[in-house]
Amino acid sequence: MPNTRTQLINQAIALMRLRGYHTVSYADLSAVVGIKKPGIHHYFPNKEDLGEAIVAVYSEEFLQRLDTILTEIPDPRFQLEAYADLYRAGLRENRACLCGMLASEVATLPVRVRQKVMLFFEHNLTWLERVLAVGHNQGVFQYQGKTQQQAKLILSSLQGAMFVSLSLGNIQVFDEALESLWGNLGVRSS
Amino acid sequence: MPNTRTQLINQAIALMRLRGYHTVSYADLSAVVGIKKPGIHHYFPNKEDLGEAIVAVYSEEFLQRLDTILTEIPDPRFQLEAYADLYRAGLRENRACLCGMLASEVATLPVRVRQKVMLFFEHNLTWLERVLAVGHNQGVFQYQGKTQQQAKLILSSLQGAMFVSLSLGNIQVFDEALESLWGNLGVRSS
DNA sequence: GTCTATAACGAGATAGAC
DNA sequence: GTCTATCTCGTTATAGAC
Repeated sequence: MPNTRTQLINQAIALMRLRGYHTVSYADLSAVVGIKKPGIHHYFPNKEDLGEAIVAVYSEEFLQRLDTILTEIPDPRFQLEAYADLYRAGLRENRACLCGMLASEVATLPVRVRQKVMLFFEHNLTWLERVLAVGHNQGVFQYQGKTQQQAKLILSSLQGAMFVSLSLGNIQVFDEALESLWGNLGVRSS
Repeated sequence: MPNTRTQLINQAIALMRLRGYHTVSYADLSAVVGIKKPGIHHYFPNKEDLGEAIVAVYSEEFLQRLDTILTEIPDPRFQLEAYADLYRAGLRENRACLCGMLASEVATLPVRVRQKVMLFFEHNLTWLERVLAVGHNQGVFQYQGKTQQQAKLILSSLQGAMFVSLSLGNIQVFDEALESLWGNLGVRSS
């Protein structure tokens, strides 16, 4: 039985992955959590506090899953596919990556929220570079050029495929873009 | 000297490429065009009408540039780079592709606006497929797998690199992701 | 910790004069 | 075609009772 604060954070994450930061209101959150609007301010004095908290929680959970992938999956190729599955899982219920969603609102985002989104992307890039470097050494990835740039391409492709797929209302678009991405890296699809 | 309607459309495009659909208001538009809020309703009875009009105009201009690329640039590799430059030009002043921006708001977008965004993406995919097919026949692109999937990857990569780059506040991220994209296609950078 | 009541503001939109 | 005046609603946020 989660406490109110946890419920608020989890429901805010779920809603904002669907609709973004500005189009989710205290009234929306109030309705799904079962607490009146002003009650939310007890936990998060203003919306920036709420935004900061949910990006922190979302990032922590996401990065934890990246750790788990590294320890449970030995092959770098399958590590990348497991990474992509994190995006795909949300996509099945029409949910974007929270930070991808907020990234598109970056110009209107409160500073502390924006900073946390940047951190999320930087951690993702670091993780991807690590996986790519190992796979490249093993010869399972056949890209030329710098590993750091490949990491940026993978992050960008996933984020972009997510939005194109969501807006066309067809998850197959996501899958097809990824198939090419892996193919171009020299990964044979499983 | 453009008329009021044209000014409204152009300024709305400029603003929404920065901040998105919902966070641009009639008051914002009123301020930059120099007309009072209610005057806007004379040209666009409601916001959906405005949104529909600006996506139509933006798409038309964008697709016209794609035509120009085909007629003025013979090499498919440079055609792709010219395509990427359309995104990059906006990025230099922190502006996203209008339809990429609206795609991230797809869940909260009025229907007619959403439909026009979908059309934009479909036309982009068709154009990319055409360029890829020609280049593949000429042997200047060395991907394996289906051309349609490569087109989806390119569109996704550009849209995603745009948002990652914007949110990190560093256009170099965009350039680096693209360098990998072209490299993986077997394109030698110029 | 959660409520009622309410403030203060900005949004999209309408009526009607000029 | 553009204005003033106004409306209604939704937004974040606060005060203060319980």
